[in-house]
Amino acid sequence: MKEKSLHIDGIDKIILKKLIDDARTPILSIAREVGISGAAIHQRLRKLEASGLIAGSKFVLNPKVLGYKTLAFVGIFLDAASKNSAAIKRLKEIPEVIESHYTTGNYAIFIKILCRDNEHLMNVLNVEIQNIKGVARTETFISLDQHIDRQISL
Amino acid sequence: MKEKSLHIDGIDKIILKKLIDDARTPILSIAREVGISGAAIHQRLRKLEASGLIAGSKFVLNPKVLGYKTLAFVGIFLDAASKNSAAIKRLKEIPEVIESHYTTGNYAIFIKILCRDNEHLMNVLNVEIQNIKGVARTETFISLDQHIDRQISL
DNA sequence: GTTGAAACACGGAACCC
DNA sequence: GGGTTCCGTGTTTCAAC
Repeated sequence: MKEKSLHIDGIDKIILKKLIDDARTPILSIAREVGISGAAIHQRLRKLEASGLIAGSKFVLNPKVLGYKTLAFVGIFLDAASKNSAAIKRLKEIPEVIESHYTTGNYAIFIKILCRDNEHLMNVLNVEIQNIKGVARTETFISLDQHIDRQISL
Repeated sequence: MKEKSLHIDGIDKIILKKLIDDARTPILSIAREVGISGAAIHQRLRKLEASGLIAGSKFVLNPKVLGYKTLAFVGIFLDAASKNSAAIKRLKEIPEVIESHYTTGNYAIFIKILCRDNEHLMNVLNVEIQNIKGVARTETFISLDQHIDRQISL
């Protein structure tokens, strides 16, 4: 299969920037801004989707409104690397775990975890995470403040 | 000011789950699924937005299509905590930095960084990050594989 | 790139229970 | 309060040009 070459021009960038900021931005408002028809914007979007660049569109929830105010990163040491896939399977069942990576460096697995408060975090760490077979120990970094949260720049 | 109590019932959950999955899901398709009118869905959405639960909606880009294939976490040690805000200001100017946190634990600042490849990552670390005033040293964890990436569960 | 038409989204008003 | 319908304007989506 031949790959489609992906040429993103200035109009595509404007379209994407608007939609990255707000996925429900009216296509026609973008059309008026760049001076082409709404249908043309739509065709460009379909091309960008077909290229795989647009992975999807999501509503973003504010966890604080639901009482989830503690964000933390946890590095997990495994006592045997072979326990990796079993541990990941268990991590998927813990709803507080919102990211999980297999990483180079000190840790075998590195996760991002969202809890109501420090007590909830402690409970998830001591009861859920530490009891996963193969988990030797963990190191936790609580995010006191997040200053940057963005996507790849165009 | 009295806070609005936030009661999320089953219908709200269905609406949110659909829109978290795809922010451009037609309201009427959700309406048909849950068996109420489109106007009612719309009213519920306005209420959820007013509560602050819905932080926004975003298009999600696939960095790999743009050639960005190396995701890493970097823990930053500062030689004086007072250099914190100046360092963060500089980090915001580095487009490869997509998340930045002020954390408890070993590091002063903890960032997530997205680069084209390992060479690009090395360049950003050695040229951009290490030259920020106050940065003593860094520890890098490259994500070899990401298994979980989701939002808070409802 | 364009137009045009059908389906859909949004917002207000009136109404029911 | 939350739900319904009806309606007008603007938007999305599609095929055809």
